[in-house]
Amino acid sequence: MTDIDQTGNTPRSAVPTLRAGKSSPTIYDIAELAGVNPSTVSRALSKPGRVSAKTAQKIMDAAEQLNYQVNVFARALPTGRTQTIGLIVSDITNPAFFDVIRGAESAASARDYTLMLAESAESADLELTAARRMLATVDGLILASPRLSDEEIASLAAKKPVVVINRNVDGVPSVIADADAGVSDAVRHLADMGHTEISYVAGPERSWMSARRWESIKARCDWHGIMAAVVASSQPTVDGGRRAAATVRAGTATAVICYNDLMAIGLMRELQAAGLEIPNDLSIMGFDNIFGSDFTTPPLSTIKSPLGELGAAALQHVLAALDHADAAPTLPALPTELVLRGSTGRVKGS
Amino acid sequence: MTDIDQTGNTPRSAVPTLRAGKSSPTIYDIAELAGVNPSTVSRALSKPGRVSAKTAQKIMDAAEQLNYQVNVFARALPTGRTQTIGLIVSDITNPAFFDVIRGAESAASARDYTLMLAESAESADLELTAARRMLATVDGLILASPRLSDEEIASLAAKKPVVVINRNVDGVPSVIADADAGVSDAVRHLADMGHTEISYVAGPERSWMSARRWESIKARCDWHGIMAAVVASSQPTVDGGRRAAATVRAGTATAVICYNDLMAIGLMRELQAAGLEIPNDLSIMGFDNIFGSDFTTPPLSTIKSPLGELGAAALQHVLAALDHADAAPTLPALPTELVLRGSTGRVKGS
DNA sequence: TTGTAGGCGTTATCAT
DNA sequence: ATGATAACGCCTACAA
Repeated sequence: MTDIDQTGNTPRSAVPTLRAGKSSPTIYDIAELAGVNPSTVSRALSKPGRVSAKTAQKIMDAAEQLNYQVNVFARALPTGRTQTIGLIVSDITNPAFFDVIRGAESAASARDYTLMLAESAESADLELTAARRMLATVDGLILASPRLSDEEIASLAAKKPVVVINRNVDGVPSVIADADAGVSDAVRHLADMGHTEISYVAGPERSWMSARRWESIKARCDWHGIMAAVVASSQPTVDGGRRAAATVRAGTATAVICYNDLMAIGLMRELQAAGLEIPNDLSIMGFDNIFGSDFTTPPLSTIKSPLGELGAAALQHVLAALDHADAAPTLPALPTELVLRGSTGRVKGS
Repeated sequence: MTDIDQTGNTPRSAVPTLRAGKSSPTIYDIAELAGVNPSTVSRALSKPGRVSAKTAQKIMDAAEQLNYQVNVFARALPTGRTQTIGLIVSDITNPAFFDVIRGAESAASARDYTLMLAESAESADLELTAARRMLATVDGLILASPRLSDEEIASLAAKKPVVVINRNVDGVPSVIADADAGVSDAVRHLADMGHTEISYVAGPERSWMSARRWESIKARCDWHGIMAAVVASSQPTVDGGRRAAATVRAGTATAVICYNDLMAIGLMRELQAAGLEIPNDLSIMGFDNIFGSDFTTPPLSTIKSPLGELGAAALQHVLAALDHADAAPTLPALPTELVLRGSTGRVKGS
């Protein structure tokens, strides 16, 4: 009935008895070597404590000896579990995701999970494809700044635990960076420097976070009696920032906050190329504090996001949802923080 | 004999008959709906052409209707294949890997494979762990600038197709960036600018590529009658570059080439902070042409690596090895290319 | 071309 | 505490 070959009596190498032809040892091999039933081996390996200490030891030894490794597919078949969490970022080229990835990855490793990464290159279609494909092999999914629609996200979340980073989707748990904290300091700083009119270079239209940041800025500016306007943009990239330069120059604002550092850098460089002096002619500020944001001249002032923490928190939440179906509903918003460098300064002639 | 429940007569929803309790449709459901045998469904789905066009159509329709999705675990169990390729990078924080990742990912997508990404944070131990874990679930593996020993890599390669990027390991296929092409132009440029003594800030000791780059530089310098020396370093990071500043200042070289852009940037910034003028007091050049290397002031001159192509080529080679066991042995070396920007210039007083 | 039957390695449900 | 046995969903000789 079992599928163990009857060749066991003539081991030919130093390796303990192994079924003919097969390469990897299975729990059957262990069972044979330890003189117990395969199901006992399974128990010993997966649920410690459900087997007597003595036989457990025998089994462990045998496993060790055979250099046994579980077959994750065979395990996944009955259980559906793979010890793997997926993470989809909208643009792997954006350094902001570095720390998110790192945070998630180390949180995963700490719990013996593997992180599976995919990117969607800022395309909602690709993102959906990647998400679907991942959902099939993964225990849970993290969507970082997704470009998907709320409905699409909800439908994914209906199948397996999903948590969203930096976006709010009804019924789906999310971890978000609290813009208010940093924005508050940022706008106060700008006010102190004499600015009375600022503009916000927005991110992608579908970006929840961009809207959120604008709200926060607008509210703060109102409070300080500063005029604030938003200028639309194309892509949340260096190039997108460059392209916003013309519009920004056309306006009368003396300070501009960009949706993210990438755009801020692009904007700054384009403006400088056109002869403007930063921050003398214009103050520029970004969001995130990405790698390279201090490479520029002047170095970029920015509102720093707790990227690594976001990634780690997201992963932990997925794991929590996996453990207790009753997921802790509310996640704490992680605070942003103003990082003052050289790209913001006193308004000209004040 | 089949495990189809006998409840099929009372479908209760709009969804076509589905076995009670079960969530995902299987080939059995499709078989029932299409009025054929499950094995026929399996064939129709996995090997087109082995089934009559008519029944194939019926099966496809049924699959569509049921919104069928293969269970990758069930498929992987008999076949061992997962349609997944692993990629391990030594440091996800290094923008040089961006394009490698992108290149590999798009090459994978093009062939309907999924890319699984892991990083080792510059640790050989973590890298080995990640590699082992991945090898269990992946059809093939790509190691980008691995920190592993040759033996470790060879042992991994013994189990599944492995290709290495930017490193040469005996018996393991690799794709490498040909330093010579760019170095040749770079050294000539430096010679033209009057430099007669340059130094090379090396990368990690275990780095094959660092040694390779140094060889290439040394050879080229000899040719031009330029003195060349290597200065050891700690980490191939911005910080590592910073720490090399003292040694560099102590020397007499008028130009320095760093193992990579990260180090070049760190070195440059540290030197500038100490009052040096780049390139007037010292010319600096990096390798790779990473994101942000043009953000600095002056923008960094560098020897650009074909990162995306490396990633894509590596992936294609893994796939090729999977297809025909007789892997094409020799991979073309992809050429590097000099990118001249502002950090290199005429030697002082010449 | 299509159906039959057994196996892939584990877990889970029974008994014992 | 341990053993027997049936899933899990798919693939693949082999037979028809």
